[in-house]
Amino acid sequence: MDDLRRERPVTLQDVADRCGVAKATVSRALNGNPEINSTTAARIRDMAAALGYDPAHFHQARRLAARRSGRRVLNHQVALLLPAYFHTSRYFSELFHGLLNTLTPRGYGISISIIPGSHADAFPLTFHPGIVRGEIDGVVLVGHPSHDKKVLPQLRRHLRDYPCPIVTMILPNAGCASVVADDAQGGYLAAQHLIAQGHRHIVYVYDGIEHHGFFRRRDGLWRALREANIEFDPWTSCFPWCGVPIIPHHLETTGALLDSDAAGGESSLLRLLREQPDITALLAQNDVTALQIWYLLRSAGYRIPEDISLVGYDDSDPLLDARGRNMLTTIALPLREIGQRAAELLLHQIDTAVVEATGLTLGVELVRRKTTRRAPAAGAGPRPARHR
Amino acid sequence: MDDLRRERPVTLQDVADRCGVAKATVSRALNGNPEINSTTAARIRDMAAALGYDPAHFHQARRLAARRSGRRVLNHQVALLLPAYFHTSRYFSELFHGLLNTLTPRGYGISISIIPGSHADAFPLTFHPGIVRGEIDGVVLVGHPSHDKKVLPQLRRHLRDYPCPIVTMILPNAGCASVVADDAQGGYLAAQHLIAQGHRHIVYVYDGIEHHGFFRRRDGLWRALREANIEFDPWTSCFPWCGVPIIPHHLETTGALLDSDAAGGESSLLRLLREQPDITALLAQNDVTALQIWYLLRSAGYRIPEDISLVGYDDSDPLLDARGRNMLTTIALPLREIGQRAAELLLHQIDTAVVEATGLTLGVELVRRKTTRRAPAAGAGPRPARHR
DNA sequence: CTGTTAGCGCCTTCAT
DNA sequence: ATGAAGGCGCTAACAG
Repeated sequence: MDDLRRERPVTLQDVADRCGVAKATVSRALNGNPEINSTTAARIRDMAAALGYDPAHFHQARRLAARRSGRRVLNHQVALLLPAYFHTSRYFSELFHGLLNTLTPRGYGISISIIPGSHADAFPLTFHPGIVRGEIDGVVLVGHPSHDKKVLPQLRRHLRDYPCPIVTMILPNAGCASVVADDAQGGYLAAQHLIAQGHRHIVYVYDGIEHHGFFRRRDGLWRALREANIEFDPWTSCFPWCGVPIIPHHLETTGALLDSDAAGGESSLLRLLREQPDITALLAQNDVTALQIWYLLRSAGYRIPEDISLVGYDDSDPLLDARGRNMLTTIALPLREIGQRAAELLLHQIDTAVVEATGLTLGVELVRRKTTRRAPAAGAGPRPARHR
Repeated sequence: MDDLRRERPVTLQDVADRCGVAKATVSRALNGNPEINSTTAARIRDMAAALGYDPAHFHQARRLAARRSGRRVLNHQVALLLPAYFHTSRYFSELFHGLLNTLTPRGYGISISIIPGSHADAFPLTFHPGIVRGEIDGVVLVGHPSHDKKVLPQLRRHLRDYPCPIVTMILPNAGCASVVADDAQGGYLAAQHLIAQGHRHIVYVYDGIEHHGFFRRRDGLWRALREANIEFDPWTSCFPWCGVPIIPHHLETTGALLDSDAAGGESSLLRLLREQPDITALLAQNDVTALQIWYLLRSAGYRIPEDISLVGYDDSDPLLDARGRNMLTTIALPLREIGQRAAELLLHQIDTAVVEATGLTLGVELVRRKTTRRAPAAGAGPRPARHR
C-alpha cells in the first residue's frame, strides 16, 4: 500500500481492484450517486481512504470526461487582474484582503494577472495560464474605463467557450457585474463638509481621466454647491493635475519631481492657487494625490489647513503626524467590503451559473481629521507666493 | 469555420479532417516532430492557425496523455505562499514585485496561497487548488522558522508525486533552495555605524522569535562591538519586544495599544530605557517595529535622535517628515532583487528538473538618514521619565 | 444495484 | 513520412 503511494498516485482502478468491483462503481460511490448499495459504497469509501486515493490529482481527467456530457466542473480558481501599479497604494491591499477573506474559506484559490500600465517598461498583457486554458471559474478586476477597449475584449476571447462571470470593483465595465462605491455621495459629502466650514471656492483636483467616477464625484460636488446657492464656474471647478506617480516610501525621491520639474518650472497646481487666491479648499482624486498635494503645498509655504483645506479620497493611505495619527480628512470607501461583496457576487454567479451584469453600490463616509478647517476670511492676508 | 469556433473549441481532429490527414500527423506537426514532411507540416500549421486551434484549451488532455510515457509537462504556474499579514508592510509588495517582473515575461502565472497567522480570526491552512492537484511547477514562499514544522510537511505531502522545487526568500527552510539577505552584515553595518558615532550601549529590539535571521544579526552586532573593544553583556544586548501588530495607516488606532496597554502599565521598552539610562541606541527588528518605537518614544517625551538613536531594518516602510522625506536610518535589503533571484532560481530548477537546496546570499547596505546621530555625552542630562 | 462499453482529446507506439 | 490503434483516468449511457 505504501509502495503504491510512492510510485504513482492511486487511481480509481486501484481501488476497484482491491474491492473487487468495477471502477464505475467506485466512481459512483465516491461521487455520492444515490442508486448504489449504501454498504458497498461505505466499503469502497473506506478502501479509497485507506489507499490514499485523492480525486484532486485527477481533476484533469474528470474535466476531460465531463466534456462529453457537457457537465460543468468547477475549478475552484478565481483570477484577479491587478493594475501594474497595485503596490503604490494600500488601496489594492484592502480590496485584495476583502477578496481573500471571502474566497479562501470557500475553497477558492486566487490566480494573479497583471494589467500592465502605459509606462515604457511595461510588459505586454499576459493572462495567467489558467485563464488561457479555461481553468478559471470567475474573474475579478479593478474596473477602469480603458478595460472596455483593451483588457475585456482579450479576456472575453479567452473565456468565449464557457460562461465565466466577471466582476469589476470600483468602476463598472460593460457587461460585467460590479461593486462600486457611491462616488456621487462621496463628492457631495466632501463638498458639503467644506461648504459648512465657509469655503466657497473649492477645486476638485483629478487625475485628468474623465471616467465614470470622475463625473459622479463632480456631480456630487456641483449638487452640494447648488444646494448652498453658491455660484460656481463649472470649467474651473475641476483641475486636472498629475503629480509624478509616487508611492509613499518613494516620496523622498520625488520632492523635486512633484510636477514642477516635469514642466521645467512652477507646478501648475501652485500657479492655479497663486492666480486664483480665492480658492481655499482642494478635493483630491485620492489619498495618494492628497499626499502629493500636501507635500507640494507645504514645501511652497502654504499651511494646511490654515491657508488651504484639503480632502482626500479612499482613506487608503495615511498622512501621519509626529505621533502616528492620520491627519488626512478624507472620504472613506469600504474597500474591504467592496472586495468581500465582489467575491460573494462572483461566487453566487458561479454557483448558479447565471452570468449577469448586476450592480451594487456601497455607501461612503466622511472622516474628519486635521486637514480641513473653517475657511480663512476673505483678504485675511497674503498667501505665500514664493516658488520652489 | 466561424461556427466551429463559437460552438466548441477546435480540436486536433478538426484540423486533421480539414487537411485530410490523421490527427497523429497534426500532433506531430504542431509539436515540431522532426520526422515529418516540412511542407505538410507548414500546411497543417497554417490550417490550425486559420481554424483558431488553441492547444492551451486541451492542456488537460495533453497532461493526461503524458502520464503514460512519464513525460513531464509544464504548467507554467507558480504558487506563492504569503503570510496572512502580508499587507502590513511594503516588504511583501517589494518581494512580490521582484517575482512578478521575472515570472510574467517568462510566461509563468502566479497563484496565491495564504499562510494563516496565529490570530484568532485565522482560517485553516488551505493551499491553492493548483497545489493540491499538482498543477504547479514550483513554489515560492517567504521563509519562516515555523514552516519547517507546520507548512512544509503539508506542502510536501501534496507535492510528493513529482519533483517540485521550492524556493524560500529571506530565511532558509529545510530542504529548500533559498535567497536570503546577509543578516550578519546587516547587524554589523548598523552597529558599526552607531559605534562610530560614539554609542556604547546598543540594544537590538527583536520580535522575540529567535530564528536564523535573529542569530545572524545579533552575531553581526556582537562582532562590531568586539572589534571596537566594547564590553557588553550578551544577555541585555537583545531585548524581545512586540508592539501590537500594526500597519502604518492603522497606527492611529494603536496609539493607546503600543504594548503599554496590553501590559496594563508602562511599556516594557520604556521601562528598559528608564532603568538603563546608558542605552543610547536601538536597533529595530524591522522598519515597522522601528516606526512603532519611534511613535512610542516620541509620545513618551524622548527626542530622536537627540536622546536615542534608532536604526530600522529592511528599508521597506518609511518614516516621513513634513516634507515627505524618509527620516529612518535603516539597513536596506535588496527586496526586489531577492524576489527576482528567487524567481530565477526557481525557473532554473524547473527548466533543468533538478531540485536542490542551493542558497544565495545578497549583500545589504546602510542607509543613513535622520534617526541616528552622535551619542549624547554621558550624564548629558536627564532623559524624560514621564509615563504615558 | 452493478458491470460493460464508449468516449473526452491528446500523444506515442507500431505498422506500413 | 504517415495512418491506425491504444491508453492516460474518469464519467455517462446502456445493459442486465
